[in-house]
Amino acid sequence: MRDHSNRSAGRPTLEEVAARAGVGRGTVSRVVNGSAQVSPKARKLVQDAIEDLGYVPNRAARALVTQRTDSIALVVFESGERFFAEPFFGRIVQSVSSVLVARNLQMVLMIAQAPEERRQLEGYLTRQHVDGALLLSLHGDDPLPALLEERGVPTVRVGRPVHPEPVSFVDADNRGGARAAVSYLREQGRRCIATITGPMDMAPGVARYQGYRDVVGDGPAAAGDFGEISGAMAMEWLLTNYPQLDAVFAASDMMAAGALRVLRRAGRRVPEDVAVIGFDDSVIARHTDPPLTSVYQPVEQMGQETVRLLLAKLDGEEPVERETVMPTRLILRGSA
Amino acid sequence: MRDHSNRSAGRPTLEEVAARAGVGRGTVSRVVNGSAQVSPKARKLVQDAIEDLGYVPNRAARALVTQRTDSIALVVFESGERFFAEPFFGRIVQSVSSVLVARNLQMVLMIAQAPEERRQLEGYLTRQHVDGALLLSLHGDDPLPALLEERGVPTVRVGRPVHPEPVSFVDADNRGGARAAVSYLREQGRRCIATITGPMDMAPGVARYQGYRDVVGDGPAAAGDFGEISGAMAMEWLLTNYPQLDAVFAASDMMAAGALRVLRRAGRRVPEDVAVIGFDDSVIARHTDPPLTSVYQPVEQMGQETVRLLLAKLDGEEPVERETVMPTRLILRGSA
DNA sequence: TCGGACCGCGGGAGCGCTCTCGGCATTCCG
DNA sequence: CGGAATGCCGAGAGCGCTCCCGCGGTCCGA
Repeated sequence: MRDHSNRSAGRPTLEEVAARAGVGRGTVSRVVNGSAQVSPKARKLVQDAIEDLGYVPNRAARALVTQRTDSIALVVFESGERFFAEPFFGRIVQSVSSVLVARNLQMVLMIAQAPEERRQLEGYLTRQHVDGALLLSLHGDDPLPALLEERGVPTVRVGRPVHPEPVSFVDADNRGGARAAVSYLREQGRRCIATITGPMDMAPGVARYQGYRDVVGDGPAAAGDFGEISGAMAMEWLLTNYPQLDAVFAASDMMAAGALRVLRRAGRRVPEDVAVIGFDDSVIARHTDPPLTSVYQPVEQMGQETVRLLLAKLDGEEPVERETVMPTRLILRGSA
Repeated sequence: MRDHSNRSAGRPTLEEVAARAGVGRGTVSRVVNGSAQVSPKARKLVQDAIEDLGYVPNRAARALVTQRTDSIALVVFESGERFFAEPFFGRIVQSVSSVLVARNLQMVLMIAQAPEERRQLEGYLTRQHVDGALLLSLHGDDPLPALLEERGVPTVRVGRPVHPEPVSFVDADNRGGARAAVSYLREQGRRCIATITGPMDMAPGVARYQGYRDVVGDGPAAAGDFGEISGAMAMEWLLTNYPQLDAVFAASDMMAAGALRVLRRAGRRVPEDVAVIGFDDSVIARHTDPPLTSVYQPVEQMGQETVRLLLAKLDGEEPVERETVMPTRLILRGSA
């Protein structure tokens, strides 16, 4: 970008590059797009001209003719509050970003909280605007994935749908992770293991609850919403109704943290009197007192895998829907 | 979007809408863009046709002629680790997003960590691709803001530059916040107040340190990098060299959390023996033991204000550079 | 009654690119 | 040595939109 010896003040066009290199537009286009049908001599000429002029292809013009936008939407259906609080999202965003950057695709982040935003988003998610969409943190039986698929917008979601759906997804083994956590409690000799569940309109909530049930079958359960307050309230309820409990499996670290607070206030020692295990292995797990034993999920790998699935769809045009479930791992700390 | 009675399988074009409404292309364009120069009758006709056909304007075609992309880059210069850990980013992203959505602009999130990503990003940030850029968490004297400004890409940064620069920015009153925290410690009768600083190549690190100096002048200081580990290490060093200290001001909550751990291990009671104050008022501040007194900054307002500044630049074409500093507030909890 | 201002509108031009097709060299084979 | 195959290239067409020019009609003041 040094020699701006062209009439227009703006950036140079392909045509100008061609003129400078003494070749036709087609040849420049071929070079830019890495076609093999160019002689070494012409290629060199063009590359020099591009270098001299500081040419950058115009995305809009390209998109107009190729019908591809080279951008991918990452859609998060989440209230502001949770989006702040959960490192999970940050990590997903980060890992998705790194893969997309490597492929020269731009990541358009869309956060849908309010209903109007949701509506606007639906109008936006078109092949006109994005080549594909990554859906994060869907609630209940959201019709959006189906709608997008119908519109021909390739879609992959993070997290298993509550009810089976013909859309690819990547998920952590929530059920297995919960099972491992609760089994561990049992192996430690805990007799009365309770659970604090997540919201039942979200797949992780359901799956973690099922994992718990796989092991205990009939233990006491209280419902939460993944948030801290709800964890505290659930814990209070559990203590009142099942004072004999000696272990708690919470479906999120936030709820576990809330439970920890209540337990301490009630004079129960953790882990001596009551063992506690959370889920997510988030930062706060390392900052509670005692540090929280928690179920780790490979968030970064999940993010990367999700993008890979989507890109495969875009490239291959293969309408194969796939399900990928990644293993979880119990991280032992002081609370259990 | 029901009647697809046109030849092409794809989405309807402006031309098709015009044909259906029995008007010219120009009129449809005027309606779509909200021009006043349209008779109510024609407008109705066009609106109905748009409705029937499910017409959505083609962004690429529009961009090609208007030379605007209707998208804004949000650039985060941060290693993966910090991006995960700090809710700050999530909150900024969220608040920025909400403003942009309302204006029908798309937010392109770019995370630059690795040097190659950084290089690629520089190539990307052109008027060809984005209308403007929001810069987050810049380190040292990054030349990027100046480069962008020179290229004609309107830019606003979050966080004051280390050295004065002719680029608009929005920042929290880091210095004032630090001053308030340290003054509070002094008012509580603390005699020997130490500080754990952030990295000195980042403006918040410097400003919070200055705020501390404004009050104490000659107190003991140890350097950290905003991360927890560094906080713990700094605390160890301080305890060794200044065992008489009875208060610590840490420039981030993470570092304060690390310090808390070390203090407990050293047998110091908080806040009885040593008072601790952090900065950011992040989630973890509520989960340490004891809960952390911390300096709150209005992150959401900062995000919104930043976008507003940028949009003003875009609209007004006024090359006015502005500095906005938002107030901070001390949130009292158990640790001080 | 007539000229001009003004409003609403249609349609040509052109944004910068890719795709495709045909043409010219060059090479290779029979 | 002729014709076909091959490699490389130039340029026309067209993607869907906005911008702008100019036309016809209406309304008003002279």
